[in-house]
Amino acid sequence: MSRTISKIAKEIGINIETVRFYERKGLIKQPVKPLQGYRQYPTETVNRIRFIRRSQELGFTLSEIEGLLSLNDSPCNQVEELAKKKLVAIQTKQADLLLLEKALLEHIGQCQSNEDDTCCPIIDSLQP
Amino acid sequence: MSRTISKIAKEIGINIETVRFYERKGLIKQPVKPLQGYRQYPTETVNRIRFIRRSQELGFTLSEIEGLLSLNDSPCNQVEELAKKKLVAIQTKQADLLLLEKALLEHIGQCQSNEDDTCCPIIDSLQP
DNA sequence: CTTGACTCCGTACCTAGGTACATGAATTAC
DNA sequence: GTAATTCATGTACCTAGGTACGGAGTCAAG
Repeated sequence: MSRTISKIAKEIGINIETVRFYERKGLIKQPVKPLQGYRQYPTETVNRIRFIRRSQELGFTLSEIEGLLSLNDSPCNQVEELAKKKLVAIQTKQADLLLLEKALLEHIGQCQSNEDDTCCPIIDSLQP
Repeated sequence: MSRTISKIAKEIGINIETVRFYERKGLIKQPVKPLQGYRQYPTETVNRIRFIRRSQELGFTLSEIEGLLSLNDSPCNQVEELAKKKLVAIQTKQADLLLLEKALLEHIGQCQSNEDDTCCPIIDSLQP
């Protein structure tokens, strides 16, 4: 017996119930299981779940991630438009993170050279 | 009368209740209000809320944002360590977004040149 | 000085994303 | 072959982040 639900949950570092939850949501498909037996997970599913988790950390919701996953699942010609939209969203996030990084770096720089109470305005970094 | 709660909510494009919610959470401070009167919001609060919203889009939770805001509020010398931690988190996100961007670009490129059903493996882009 | 719109506050309710059982069946360990 | 694990399924519950609502107070226009 190999690759049961608890094995992959441990491997990925998430709860068993979360795997089942993703299955219910349709983010991963229920793996073939020998009639009346336990689920057997292919490596593909493990990678898919890892992708879901990292995407979440990047600020995507599960339904947005569903969109990203569909890019992977469907033939190219059906999803070019969606891919372009996602690209724009991702580039916007990158730009904002860059601004925030810059503000933090300035902050740290000033911290090291100043003895007084002045501060860099982090908030201003993301103003429109 | 100017800058009441509904004015700034509309200005920012969020619900009045959300402003009050942030106040309860301590993310913004209750503005001085003439005893028995309505809240009057300074521009500072508006900027602060805008920062909160954009940070959320970047994938930070409210309590992480609280941390970022404290960088802005406290004197430098108290928060250098925190700033460095945030910096690392932000740089990790940037790197991941870059990988995702690259995968999307490849995907789009392949879409335009291929007639068949082949796909770029988006999922692989974020694998460890 | 009344009427209508806005605000205050407290509390209840809602959605997303999980997490935790309880029950019964399948598997593995001995 | 029987005990101890692990799994399947369904349902209940939980936290974060809001959103809605009811009743009372406030403001400002006519």
